Amino acid sequence: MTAGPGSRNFFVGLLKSATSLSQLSQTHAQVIVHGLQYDLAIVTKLTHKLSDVKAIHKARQLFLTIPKPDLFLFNVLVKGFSKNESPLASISLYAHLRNNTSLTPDEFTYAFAISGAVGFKDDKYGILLHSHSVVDGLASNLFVGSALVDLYFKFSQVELAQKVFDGMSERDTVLWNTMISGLARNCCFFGSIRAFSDMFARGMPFDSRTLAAVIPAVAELNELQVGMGIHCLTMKEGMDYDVYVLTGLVSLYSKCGEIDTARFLFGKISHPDVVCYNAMIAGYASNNDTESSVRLFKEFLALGEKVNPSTIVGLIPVSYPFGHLQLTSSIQSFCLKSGFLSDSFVSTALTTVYCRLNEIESARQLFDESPKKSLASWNSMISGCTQNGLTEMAISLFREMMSVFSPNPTTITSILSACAQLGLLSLGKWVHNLIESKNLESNIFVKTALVDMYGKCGSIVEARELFDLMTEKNVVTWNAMISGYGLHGHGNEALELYNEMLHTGVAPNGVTFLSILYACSHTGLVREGDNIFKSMVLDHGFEPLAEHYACMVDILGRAGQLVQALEFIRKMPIEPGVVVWGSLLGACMTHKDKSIARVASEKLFELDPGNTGYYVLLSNIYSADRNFPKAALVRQVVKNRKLEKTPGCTLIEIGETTHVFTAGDRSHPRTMEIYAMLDKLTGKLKEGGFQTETITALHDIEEEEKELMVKVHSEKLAIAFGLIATEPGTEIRIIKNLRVCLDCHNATKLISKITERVIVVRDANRFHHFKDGVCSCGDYW
DNA sequence: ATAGGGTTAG
Repeated sequence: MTAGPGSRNFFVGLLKSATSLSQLSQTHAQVIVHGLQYDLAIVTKLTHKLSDVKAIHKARQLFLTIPKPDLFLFNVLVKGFSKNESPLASISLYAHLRNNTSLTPDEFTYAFAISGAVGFKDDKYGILLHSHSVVDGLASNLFVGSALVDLYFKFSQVELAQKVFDGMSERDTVLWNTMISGLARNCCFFGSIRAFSDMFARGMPFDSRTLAAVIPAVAELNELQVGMGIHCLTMKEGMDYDVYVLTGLVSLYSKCGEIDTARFLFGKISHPDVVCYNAMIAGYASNNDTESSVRLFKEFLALGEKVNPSTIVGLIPVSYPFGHLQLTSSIQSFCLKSGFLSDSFVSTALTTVYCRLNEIESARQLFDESPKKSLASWNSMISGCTQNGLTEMAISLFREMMSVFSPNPTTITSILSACAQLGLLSLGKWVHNLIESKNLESNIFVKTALVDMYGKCGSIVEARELFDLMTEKNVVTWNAMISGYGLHGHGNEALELYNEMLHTGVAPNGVTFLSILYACSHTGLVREGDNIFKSMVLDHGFEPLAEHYACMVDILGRAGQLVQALEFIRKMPIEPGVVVWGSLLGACMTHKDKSIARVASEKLFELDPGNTGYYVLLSNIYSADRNFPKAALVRQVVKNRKLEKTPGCTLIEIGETTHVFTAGDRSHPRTMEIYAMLDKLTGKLKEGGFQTETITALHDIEEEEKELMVKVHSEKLAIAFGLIATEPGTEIRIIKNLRVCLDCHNATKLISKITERVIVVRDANRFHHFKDGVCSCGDYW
């Protein structure tokens, strides 16, 4: 047949060039006029084009008019449903084809259906299609394999994706590209780069898509050198004018802080589109150049171009929120007016900034009012709570979320952080099971968070086991393990690990030094701490922050070298702030040094008049020195200024249930038994010659204060409850929100001996393992 | 069947 007017080829040609629904409808009308409405070539082309212009319902209606569609037409509609986010329609059509026709699905059917299955909430349909494709002998086809690899990556099933990839007998550029971008999108940044160099080493031809896929991984790792290598490669291959590659490079250089190079490359793009602008706007914002970011945004608007949600997201000062409350609310009003606020990416970014600005109420309002809550929206609200210490709210949001979404690695990481903060080992273990059942163990964030959680919940051995099993570790992973050892007072293990870390070539950061100094402090390793501090400056060129100085003061102070500590502070090149003086005051309490305490506390009252902790510490110092009038005076100051001290409370988990006790608490259902146990213990303690410090410290203190001190401290109640609620001989673990007091510390030592129990206490500062009358902290805390 | 920018996490 020729292409003359009214012929099949004529209509097919007409359809090919059509770009709008109205053109397609007109042509369709003419097709009917010419009696060609059942011509499969024409119908297939029309179906294809209808789904291209998103008129998927029309495509479906057309399909239904065809009495005997062939496999090609089925495939076109399966693809149409998949591309138009109708996964259910796509898989139903596939099932219909498979079960109710004489046709057999081919590699295209599977490839299209699998790519549609990505749109489901979970991966069960994808797995079903995978197994069917295995049965039909098509799973090792390149098209099907690529679609499967992509599918598993979209569901964070990195290992399954890898398995499919490894099992392929043949690999082409597309399959490699899918692998490289999938790894990058699943935070396997090293893996992504490794796959790229593997591909390169095997002589597999790569294209600009390959580079565009690997660049984000390089950017995420801040691997400037690797990035520059890839940049050279793009020039060598003549791909340095590819807009995708250039955009990726703009983002890469921005993320590595090379904003000038980013700007230069942006200038090289002949016709930058909105995505390029977005990368540059976000680049400025993430380099703390809010002004340029806003300027470029306005420039882009002035061009009459339409911004998209990503433009706004890049503009929102997520990385440098401080001092930009005004800008943030301006952006919010702009979004409200232009309708961007309903975009979940935008509202998520705004929620995050408000959380980082400690404007939790604004964040919560935004979150509650956002019409389409994505998993990321929930994650940003949950992590915002976690980071602001609102851990209970975080956990209740998490429970609420679970009925709508299945948690992803980000959610898991946030919630593990909440568990770590609260010491909720049982919830932490539950999350660990969840991770295993969901196969999310390959994520480095998740594993690091697990190590951190076990360390902070007292299971240091468990933490180490997980740590050792990790094949990929970054600086945060090492930091988590080192600080875990620090919390438990295992300074030597921390030092060993630190050296091992240096050996493996991972560069330490500020947190590493903080963790290792902290570990030295809690183990009384003065000389080692001093060496680390010096090496930090001399070998690693690291500029110590106030926190690092505070740690050194802590080290000297805990070791009783208070004069040296004061001397050290006087020599500091930066202004010693609250943390530094606070450390000194804490040390003065331990060593009962009034005169230096007075120096430190005067500084603190001046710097941070609203904080009660220092008043309490100072008053305790006076009390310990039997200077009750002075102690009362300090407490009076607290009262006059209407400063409230944080009430102490202690938490204990029995099985899955958490019990919280406050001082003198009588609200627990087993109160009678608890107090009876306490009486029994007190009797035995007295027999052992133990004297309560509080009783002797009751002169000259107001009635109200006296009462407070007479009240049984919450940790004793929790321990007594632990003794009656658990099997003899088992370990008791409790968590206190404040630092454990001297009296409770002494009592716990003896209780551990009398009852032959190991008692693990996590206080605000560290872990204490009581066993046989001795505490692991060596009375250093 | 694959690609660039933007949200969430340790």
